[in-house]
Amino acid sequence: MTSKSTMREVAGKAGVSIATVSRVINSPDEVPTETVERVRAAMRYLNYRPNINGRRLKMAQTRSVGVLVPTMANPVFATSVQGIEQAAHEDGLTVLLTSSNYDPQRELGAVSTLLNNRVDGLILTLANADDNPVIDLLKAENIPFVLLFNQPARTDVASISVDNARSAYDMTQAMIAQGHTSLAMVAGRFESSDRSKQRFDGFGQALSDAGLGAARLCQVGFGETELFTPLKSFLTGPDAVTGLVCSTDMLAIAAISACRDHGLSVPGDVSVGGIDGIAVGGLISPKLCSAIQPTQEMGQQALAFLRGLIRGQANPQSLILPHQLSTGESIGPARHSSSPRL
Amino acid sequence: MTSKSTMREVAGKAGVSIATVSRVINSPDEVPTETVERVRAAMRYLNYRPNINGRRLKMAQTRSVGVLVPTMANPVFATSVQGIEQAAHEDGLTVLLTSSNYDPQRELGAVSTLLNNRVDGLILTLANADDNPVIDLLKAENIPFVLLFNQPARTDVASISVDNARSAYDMTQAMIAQGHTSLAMVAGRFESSDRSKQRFDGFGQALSDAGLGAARLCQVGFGETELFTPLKSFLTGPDAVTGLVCSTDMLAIAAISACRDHGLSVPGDVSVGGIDGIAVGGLISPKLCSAIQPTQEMGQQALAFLRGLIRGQANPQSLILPHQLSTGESIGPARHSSSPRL
DNA sequence: TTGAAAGCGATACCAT
DNA sequence: ATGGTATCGCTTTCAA
Repeated sequence: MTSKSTMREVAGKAGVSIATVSRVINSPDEVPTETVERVRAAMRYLNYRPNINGRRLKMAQTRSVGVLVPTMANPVFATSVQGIEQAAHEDGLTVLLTSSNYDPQRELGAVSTLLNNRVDGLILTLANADDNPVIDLLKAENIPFVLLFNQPARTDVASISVDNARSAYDMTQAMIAQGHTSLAMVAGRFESSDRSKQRFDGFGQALSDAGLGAARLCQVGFGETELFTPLKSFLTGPDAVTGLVCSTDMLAIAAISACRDHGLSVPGDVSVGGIDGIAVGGLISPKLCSAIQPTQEMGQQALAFLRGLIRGQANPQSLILPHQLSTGESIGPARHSSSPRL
Repeated sequence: MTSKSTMREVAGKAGVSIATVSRVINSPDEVPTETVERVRAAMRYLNYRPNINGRRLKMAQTRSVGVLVPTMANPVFATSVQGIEQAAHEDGLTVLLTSSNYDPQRELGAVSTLLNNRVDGLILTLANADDNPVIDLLKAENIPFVLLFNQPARTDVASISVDNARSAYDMTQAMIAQGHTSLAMVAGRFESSDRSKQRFDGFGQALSDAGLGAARLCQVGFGETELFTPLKSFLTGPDAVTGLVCSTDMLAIAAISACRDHGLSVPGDVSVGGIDGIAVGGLISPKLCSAIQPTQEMGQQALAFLRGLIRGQANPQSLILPHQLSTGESIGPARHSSSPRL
C-alpha cells in the first residue's frame, strides 16, 4: 500500500512550510518561481496527491454537485447526465450521482446522503415536483438546486424543462393533422412521473380542441416493457386506434413492439409518436412523429444555471426550452391490415 | 443560510460529550437507550447532519467509488452505471461519476481527480485497456479497480466483460448460417475502443472459418451518426453486402438509418446485427440479430467484485460473462430491391 | 516572501 | 458509561 504523502512531507522535502506548499497549489503567482519549482519537484518526487477531503472540510464550498435522476437506464436521463458531467468537468466540479428508481422514499434518502456530502448544489429529476418533501427540505436548508425535466407549479424553484403539456399537444395535433381520428395515449403512472400527467393533459386538450372526444389512456407501470396485453383493447377490436401518442420514448419503443406482436406494421397500420425524441425521433427512426427535447443541452444548462444559483448571481426561475417537433413522412391515417402478419 | 450544526452543538444540547454523540452515530448499542434518545432528540432539534467530509478525513476508507465511462450518451454504458449505482446504493456507497468522451487524456485526468477524492476503488471502461497509463497509475498506487467491458491482455487486472471476439464470431456465424455470403463490419476506431478491434477479429475469424474471404471494414469515428456516405460503397454497386455486422448498437442504429436512406429495407434487403443488444436486440426490435450483453448486471457485478478487492477478499481476475445470441426470424439472405423506395 | 498556528468536523484512544 | 484530547490534511489569517 503506497501510503499517500501529505503536504507536510512535501514541505519537508522542499524545505518550506506547509503554508507555502498550499500557496503553490492555490495561488502560485504569490510565490517566487524558484520556490514554486522546488515545491513542485518535491511533489513529483513524493508522488503527492492533494487530499480533497481535507480541503472540503476547511472550505465553505466543496466544489461538488449532487445529481439525482430516476434511472440511468432511461436514455433521456442518461443523456442529460452526460450533459451535466460534461459541463461539470469544464468547471472542475465533481459529480455525485444517485438514482431513485422513481421511488419518492429513495429520493429523500438520496438527497439526504448528498447533503451529508455537503454538495454545493443539486440537480434533480423528481417523480413528482409538486408537494414534494425533498423540495421542502432543500428550501429549508437553503441549498441551491435546479429541477430538470420537472415543471413544478410553484414559481420559487429553479427548473429546466420543455413544456410537457405543449409538446404533447403539438404532437397530438400533428398526428390529427395527418388524418388520425382515433388516438390513445400510453403513459406511465402519474404518481411516478408528473411529466406523464402534464403530457396527458396536453393530449386531452388537443383532442378536445379538435372535437375528437374523450382522451383514452393506457397507463403502465414503470419498467413494464411488455405492452401486448395492456394495449390489446387499444389495438384490436371495434375500438382500435389508428395512432398511439406515447409519453416517453421507452414507452414508444415498447408500444411499437406490441403493435408488431399484434400483427400491425408501424408506421402504416398504426402511427406511434414518442415524446423525448431521443430514441424514437433521434436514433431509431426520424420517420415517426416525436417531440424532441434537447436532453444533453438541458443537462449542461442545468449545471450552468446551478452555478449561477450557487454564486448567488441568479434567482430561481423556470426555464422552458422549445421542443422540436419531428413529423416524418411515415405518419399517416389508419390502414389496418385485415390479417396479422409477422 | 442555515449554517449546519456540528457534533459539538449536538453534544452541548444533549449535555454529553462529542465522543458520546459519535458513539450514538456509529455504535448506538454501546450507549444506554436513554442517552441515545436524548442525543437523537438533540440531533432532530438542531437538524443535525453529519459532515461526511470530516469522517472521510479521519478514516482510512471514504466509502465512495469512482466510475469512469466513455460517455453516458451510449445506453450501454449508462445502463451499466445504473447497475453500479443500484449496487452502490445497497451498500451505502457514494458514486463519483466521470466520463472521458473516449479521450485517453481525459481518462487520465478523470482518474487523477477521482484519486484526489480518495475513492476506495474504481470501475472503469477505458478506450484501450492495453498499455494504458491509467492502469499503470492505478497499479502503482495500489488502488483497487475493475475494468468494465474491457478485455485486457494482461491477467493481473480485474475485469468484467463478455467475450468480444466470441460474440462477434457467433453473431457473424449466425448471419452466415442464414445465408449471407457477403458481409461487412461497421466499427468504431480501434484507438477509441479496444472492443471494436476484438470484435473485428472475431468477425474476421468467422468469415475465414466459413471460407468467405477477407473481412471488409467500415470504420467510423465516434459520434458519427451519418453513415450514408461511409456505407455507400458497401450498400450499393457491385460489391454491395447482404448484411452488416455492427460493433455496437449505436452503430447498428445509424447503419439501419443509412440503409433506409439508400432505399434498402431492413431487415429484408439487408440484415443488420449489433453487438450490445440493448437497443437493437432489446428495445427496438428483437427481430434483428444481436449479441446481448447483460449490461446492468455487469455493472452490479463490477461493484460486487470491487468490494471484494477493496476488502482484500478477492484477487484480480477476468470474469467473462456469457453473451446471449438473439437471432430473430427476420434475418435472411440478400434480397436487394431493384428500385429504392421510401 | 514565508511561517506558525488555529481551526474545519469528525473518530478513537485512553482515562475515569 | 462517558469525557478529554490528539489527529486526519488542508486553508488562511497574522506576524515576522
